[in-house]
Amino acid sequence: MSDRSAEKKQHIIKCAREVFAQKGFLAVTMKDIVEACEISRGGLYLYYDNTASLFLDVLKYDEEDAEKDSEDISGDMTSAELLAVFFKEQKKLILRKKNRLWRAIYEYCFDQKDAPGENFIQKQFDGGVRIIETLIAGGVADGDFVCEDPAAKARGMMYVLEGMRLLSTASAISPKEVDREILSMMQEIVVD
Amino acid sequence: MSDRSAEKKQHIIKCAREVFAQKGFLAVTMKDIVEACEISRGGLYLYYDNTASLFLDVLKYDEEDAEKDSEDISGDMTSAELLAVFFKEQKKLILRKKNRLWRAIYEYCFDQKDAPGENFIQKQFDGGVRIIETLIAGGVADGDFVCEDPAAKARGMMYVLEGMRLLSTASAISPKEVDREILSMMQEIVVD
Amino acid sequence: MSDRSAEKKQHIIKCAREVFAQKGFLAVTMKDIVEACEISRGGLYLYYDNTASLFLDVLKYDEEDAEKDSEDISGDMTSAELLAVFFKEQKKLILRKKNRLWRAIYEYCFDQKDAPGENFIQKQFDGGVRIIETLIAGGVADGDFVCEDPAAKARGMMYVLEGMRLLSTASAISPKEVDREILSMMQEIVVD
Amino acid sequence: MSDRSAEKKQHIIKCAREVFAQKGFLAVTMKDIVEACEISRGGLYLYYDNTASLFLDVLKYDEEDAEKDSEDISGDMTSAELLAVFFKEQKKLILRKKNRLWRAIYEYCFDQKDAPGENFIQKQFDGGVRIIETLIAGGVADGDFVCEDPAAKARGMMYVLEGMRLLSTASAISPKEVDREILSMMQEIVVD
DNA sequence: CATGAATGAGAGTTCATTCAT
DNA sequence: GATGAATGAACTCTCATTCAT
Repeated sequence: MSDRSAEKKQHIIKCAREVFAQKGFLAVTMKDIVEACEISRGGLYLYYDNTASLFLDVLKYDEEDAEKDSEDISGDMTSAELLAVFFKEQKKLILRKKNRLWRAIYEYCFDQKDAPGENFIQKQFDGGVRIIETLIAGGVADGDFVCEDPAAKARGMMYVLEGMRLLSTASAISPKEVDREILSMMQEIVVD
Repeated sequence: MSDRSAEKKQHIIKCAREVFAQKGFLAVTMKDIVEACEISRGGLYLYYDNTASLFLDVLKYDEEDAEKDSEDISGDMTSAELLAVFFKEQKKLILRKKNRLWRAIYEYCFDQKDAPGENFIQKQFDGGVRIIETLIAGGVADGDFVCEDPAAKARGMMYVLEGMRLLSTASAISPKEVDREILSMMQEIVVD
Repeated sequence: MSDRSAEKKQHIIKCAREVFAQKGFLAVTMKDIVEACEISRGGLYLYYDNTASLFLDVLKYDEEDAEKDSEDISGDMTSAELLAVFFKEQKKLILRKKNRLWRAIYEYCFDQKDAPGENFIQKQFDGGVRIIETLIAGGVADGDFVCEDPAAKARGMMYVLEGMRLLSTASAISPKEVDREILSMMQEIVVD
Repeated sequence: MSDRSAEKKQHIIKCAREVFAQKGFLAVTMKDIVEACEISRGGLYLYYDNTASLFLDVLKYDEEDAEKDSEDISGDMTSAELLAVFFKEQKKLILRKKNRLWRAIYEYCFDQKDAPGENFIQKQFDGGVRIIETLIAGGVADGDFVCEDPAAKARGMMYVLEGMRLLSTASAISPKEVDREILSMMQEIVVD
């Protein structure tokens, strides 16, 4: 792919992201994308055959962004501190109103459920579990946390986060509510 | 509405339910319903103007069914036993593969988010919280449970259940996994 | 036809008149009529098979009404006075905004142009010509009017009236404008 | 708009004109147009959203045509001669059987009566009045005509023409009849 | 007679997708 | 590569008309 091509793709992805954030996945048509990108109808088809393949690229581009954001996390924090940071980040994602893709992601996954081990939500969930598990284990080693089964605990926590994310997407949830749940989860493992 | 009319409505609701269970909410067209019910194109419009109003009736009919099912719960069980029954029921709902409406419900709520305090998912969530809270409080009174803040606990549990429901809808979840989470939630409140 | 039947027909005609006055002829559906009459769908078909046959009856009923109205004209007026009354009546019909059927009549006649010598507009026109012609002739005999060819004059006057009626139906016309034309027509024949 | 596009539009307008001439305005469907143009269903919507906007273009195209036709009028004729030519032209328009748009124009204007000062019939009428008025005034100056109030006379004449046009559209009118009226109008102003 | 549920034809409209330029 | 006109399939919705009750 030439540079020009890659640039154009970036442009499409960026505009399409807005559309998906606004309308979810299922209701978005190729026409919507074309209009948002201000490119030609045929032009879009040179890069993407359907909304699904485009949406996958939107997700990829979003992940890259997220990684860049989280790079500044590193440093010399303790596991306990890192877990707090992780929760704070999740809280932000859960409460974000504008430009969030959750609705689209849900709709996409419902639609592509049969896909081969490539389920985005599952991956996201597993990734979260792994991070939390590692941090809890680290905290236990540091003497900050007490937890018999970090893996099980991590799963439970991720379910809570997913539940809140869903409620936020389908209805609404207050920052206070999220804080309460996070606090409650922390208290369950932290050494008094 | 005459008996005849009500019967027909029941028929439409029943057939439509299948369609929604299979295709979700957004992808379902009036044509799909017409074909599933084997009625005429115009005939459906006699009863429902759009998929949304029909879907609302499907949900209502589903709730009535659920109430009938849960009537046989009553009896002389303790709160602790009742909570176990509640979780078992939830497990069944979470794991059900066929004929479940979750996907459709999610898609419907995403689409109608602005609706006036009539959010189905929120109502479902609040209802669950109320039940759990009551049962925990009862269990505490019976000396079966220990819990400082039953309301907060109930919310946390419902988030876990919602999280599992979502994972099950968008990806998959094993009975063992559900059992583990339920067991873990019970252990947190049960007196050793 | 039984009395009851005739009564019902009257009811349908009366309601249908409103509909035609408001929507013209072509845009009116059998459904519109049914709703306006608050009778059953099938019920209407017992009396009228289509909007055209119903409209014909509306016109007939309207004519009967008009005749009743004009009965009180009689008396001991001169032809010149009667012509003035006729013009005044026409003026009222031309300027009437509510409940007038002109639009519907035009649309109906356009649609049924091929009909066999039953053209409503033509009949109306011819009727008007006959009246004016008679009155002019009478006026000439009385020495009030001067006119070489009353028939030709009458036709010319009816064209003016038709032209004003059309303008009023398709656009708008002011009472002053109508007065001016009527005055001008009178002056052409009146003895100075 | 590209040349190609303009050409296609011309083609649509031309075919649509036939349809409107034949069926009037209200009874014409987008489907009728599609079939007459032999283009695709969606293709028509690329150019026109509804029959009304298309009809407006048909009228515009017709006016342009009319202007071309009347260009050869110019020259060194007297006002009196020009008025005769104008009446002859009107006679032709009134008597034309095929491809005339009057019915469609009437139906369109009835339907769009509320439109903002853009009434086609009114404009047509006012235009005619202006022409006649100018020509009468010119004729008076030349000593060919006698007329105290050319403006009033012009209005009266246009009403006669409109009346004849309506009769011709809704019923029928003979060339002799039109000639008689025109002659009669001329005699009223011509110097003996 | 009267009802109104039911049917099915047909109009309107939108889009995914193709293809000549 | 890029464009955007063109196509045709699919869906929504409305009504005239029928018919069992």
